[in-house]
Amino acid sequence: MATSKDVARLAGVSHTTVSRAFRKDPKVKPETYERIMKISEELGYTPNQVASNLRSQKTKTVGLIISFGFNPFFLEITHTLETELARHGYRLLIAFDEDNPDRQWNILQSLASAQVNSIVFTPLYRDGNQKNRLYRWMKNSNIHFLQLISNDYDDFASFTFDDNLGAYLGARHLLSQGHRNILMVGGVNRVEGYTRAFEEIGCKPAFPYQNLSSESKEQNFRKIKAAILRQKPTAIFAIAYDMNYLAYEVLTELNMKVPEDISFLAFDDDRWLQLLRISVIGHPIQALAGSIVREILSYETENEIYPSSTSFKPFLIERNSVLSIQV
Amino acid sequence: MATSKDVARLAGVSHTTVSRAFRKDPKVKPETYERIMKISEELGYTPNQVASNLRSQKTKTVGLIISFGFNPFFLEITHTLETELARHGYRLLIAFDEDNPDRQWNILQSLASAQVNSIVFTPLYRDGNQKNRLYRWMKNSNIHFLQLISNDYDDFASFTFDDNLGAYLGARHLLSQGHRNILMVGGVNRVEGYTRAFEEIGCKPAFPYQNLSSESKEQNFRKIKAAILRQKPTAIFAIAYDMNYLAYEVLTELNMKVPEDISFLAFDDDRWLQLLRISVIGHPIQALAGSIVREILSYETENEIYPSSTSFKPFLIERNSVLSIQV
DNA sequence: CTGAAAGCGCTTACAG
DNA sequence: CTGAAAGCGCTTACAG
Repeated sequence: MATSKDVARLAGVSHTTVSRAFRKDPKVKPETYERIMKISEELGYTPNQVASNLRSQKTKTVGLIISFGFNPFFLEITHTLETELARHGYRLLIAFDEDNPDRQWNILQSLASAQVNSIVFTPLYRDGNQKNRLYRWMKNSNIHFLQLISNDYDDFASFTFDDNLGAYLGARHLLSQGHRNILMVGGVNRVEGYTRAFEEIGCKPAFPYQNLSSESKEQNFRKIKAAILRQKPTAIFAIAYDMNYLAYEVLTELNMKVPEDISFLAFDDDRWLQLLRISVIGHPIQALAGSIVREILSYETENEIYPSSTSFKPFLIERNSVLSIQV
Repeated sequence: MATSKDVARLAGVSHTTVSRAFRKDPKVKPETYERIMKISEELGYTPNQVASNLRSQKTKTVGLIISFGFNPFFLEITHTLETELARHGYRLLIAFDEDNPDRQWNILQSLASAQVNSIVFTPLYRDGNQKNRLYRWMKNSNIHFLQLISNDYDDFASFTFDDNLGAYLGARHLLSQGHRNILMVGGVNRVEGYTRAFEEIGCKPAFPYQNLSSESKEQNFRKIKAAILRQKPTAIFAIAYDMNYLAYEVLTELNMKVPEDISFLAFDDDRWLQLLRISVIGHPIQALAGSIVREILSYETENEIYPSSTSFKPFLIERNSVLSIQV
């Protein structure tokens, strides 16, 4: 591959000037600039970013760690992030940790040794020790960390959705349509908003919510099925992306039609939910991604960080899966 | 950040030895190795990969360019690719070109200047000139190129699915269930396989297929709708991922139930198709990704390339969306 | 507006 | 088993 010295020799300048030209240094005389560009074109010369990164001590690269690879939400985040970042000359390194703290730890080391500027990720740990170790490591590093869908650490920027608001909006919608016997599936940390909607109209959730976070898919399937048969709810509210599938699968097995036999409200929109006319609590994913990009870019210029936590508000998308019933 | 010299000083060795230790050079005495590792741990030292990359002239990084960002197929490819690559110490740079040749060209330059070892992508161009320019550029570069879902260039490895076989398998299935009046949507380059299935049983496709490649979503929607009303097919065969949505959307609008009112066979499996019990022509995505990884890794050792084209065979997944009807 | 020198943090022969 | 020297291809002061 051609180097800046090759270009310099043919252009009759020093490689310093070639370097300046490619960084669009205004001090380079226009005709010199043109000559350098022409020769570079002919030689197929492109500046070696690796060398540039080493010398300038910045890589213009951000690392993104994806914990839940099968959630289309992350595809959208990745897509938006990369597109926006690319417009500013940044690259995106991507890695999947399979929701495994050890794997995430390895990835973090790897990204650090790659000298990335920023890392966007959802911190994972098994216990307080691991949480502290991660904290000390982040503090000790000079990387800019951004928490995605998590705000475990106060000292680092965080970007989340207000899930309790989502649960509240969903419950309020179902209640307003006359539903009282609602089965909420998933969402341990979203109970507060859910309960609040009931309290507002002076009642209590008819049934305890289903805590389905830590179990296997099969167990969850059986629990949901049993709950439907036992409680005979008039509506199901899935409050997590995976729960959409699971709840829908149970309904299919029980041969229950939405919304004729039961109403259904989902969480996190996608194209099939749209086609199936299923109402959903949606999230402003683009806005969140945009906010992350701005934080990354502003860190570049400011360099002093005042960690902020940004929470985006979900919204209700009404379609045809929730029936209005007699109270 | 600590450097190898810091570690060397505290360990009482040269930075050369530190470098050797981290590359697990067996020549380093075990006790020296342990001392170096212990001190590195304390200092939080990790070798600077940027410097290492510059000196060793290899980056252990592969670039993946995604053209159709909204197709979940690419999420799966990305996921598998990254996971396998990471096990061998490789990193993944990802970029989206939005199916735009100019954007792809810029991304290629950017990946080249980042000195990636390999680039996995679907070559894009508007005309023969652009195709030739891309060819010359690839030939002139020392990057290892791998064509994804495309075999436009004979000189570079290609990884594709046998789409004509997919079309054949789908058509044969529908024919075997007694369907003759089939509406095929999408898939210009898949007509051969489709037609072959008809010829095998001595008939011709009842209606010309719908060529829907280049038009807008709205136009396609109208065309499919009109075709259904006009031809009154007993089955729809979507032969492209996007066409699944579009066809399903039309059926919803026409209030036609699958499979009672019309049979439906889709292309490219996903979780919702599974839940909706829709039969589909599936693709061995994992196998393709695995094959790409092996090609990348073997290039590392061999360095001489004999470009190969690998074609994976689709398969039929029977579910409940195709009705058996009287002939 | 341009150039010579130093150096980013490693790895690679070479020597012992 | 270990070290001193050179160099990967740039950018960054410094000098003019």
